[in-house]
Amino acid sequence: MPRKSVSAPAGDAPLRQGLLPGLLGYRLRLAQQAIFRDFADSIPDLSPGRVGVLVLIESNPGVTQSRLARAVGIDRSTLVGLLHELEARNLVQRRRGTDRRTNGLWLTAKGAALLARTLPLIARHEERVAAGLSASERSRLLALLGRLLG
Amino acid sequence: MPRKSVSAPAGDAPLRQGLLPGLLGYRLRLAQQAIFRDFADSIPDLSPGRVGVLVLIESNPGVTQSRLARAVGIDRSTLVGLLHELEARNLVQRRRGTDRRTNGLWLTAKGAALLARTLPLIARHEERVAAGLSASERSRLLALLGRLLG
DNA sequence: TATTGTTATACTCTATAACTATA
DNA sequence: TATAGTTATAGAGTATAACAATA
Repeated sequence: MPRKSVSAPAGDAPLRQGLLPGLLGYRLRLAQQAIFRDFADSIPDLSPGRVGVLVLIESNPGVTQSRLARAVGIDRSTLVGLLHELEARNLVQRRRGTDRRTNGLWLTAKGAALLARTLPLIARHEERVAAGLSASERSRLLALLGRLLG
Repeated sequence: MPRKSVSAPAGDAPLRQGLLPGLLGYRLRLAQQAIFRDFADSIPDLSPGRVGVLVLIESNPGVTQSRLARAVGIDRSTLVGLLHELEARNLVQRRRGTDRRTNGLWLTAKGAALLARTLPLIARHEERVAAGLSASERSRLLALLGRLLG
């Protein structure tokens, strides 16, 4: 009878995880990696961050860059390059605001169309992500996530 | 009485979030950003990814690089640079395996000591992250996260 | 032939500091 | 003085492709 190994399990056994499975940050990171991969594999042309920006512009036409940056949790300088790209792809338009330091942001017709085409793909992606959960488990997870680090 | 605006809310109102709050990936990303910031602010010298690597080596002494890379969900080429750094800091040691293509990985005394010193900081970080949740809500969240994307 | 570790390279996402134009 | 947008720059973290050593 083989004695119990003190070091690494054999090549096909899973690794011992130590305390990692009990850490929220670790579980969150693994889940997010898997979700991002599924997103990238199933949604062409737009990253998760870009979808967030387009959705917020659609829901808040004329929003300024600084407010949008705060809403998505990135620095305003980081948003500049992202908007350059979205404007170069003719998905978003910047218009000088009445406070002439600001730019208001609007979706172009092409941007709105791309977003509309993408939403069903996101819905299917979301179904795959939550495939193992019941509807009530899924809402419970959403609610719990919203209460982290108050 | 002010009529309801059709475009962006005023400068201090929160943005309308559209469908974003209902997307698991979006909520996960926001939660993880906040958690990473708290981690970086409260745990010196080690990033979340490095802690994961050190914990897995501690729990699986002699593990090979390829198996460790699979366990933490990164490419084995990505792990090489991380291990170069940890070895240069004298936290980890590589030893040629009996299968001479492989390196077995061990914590050095210094690596084990750093990890031991860091664990209480991680525990306090974890308490802050879950401060808004009861113990049973926290375990429920961990369990639900483990069931995403099969 | 297949696998392990490695290198070279590049890409994405992010922030900080300093600039300009406006307020 | 303060804020909005911008630029230059840098730093994480990551992957792909190709290679030598070994199985």
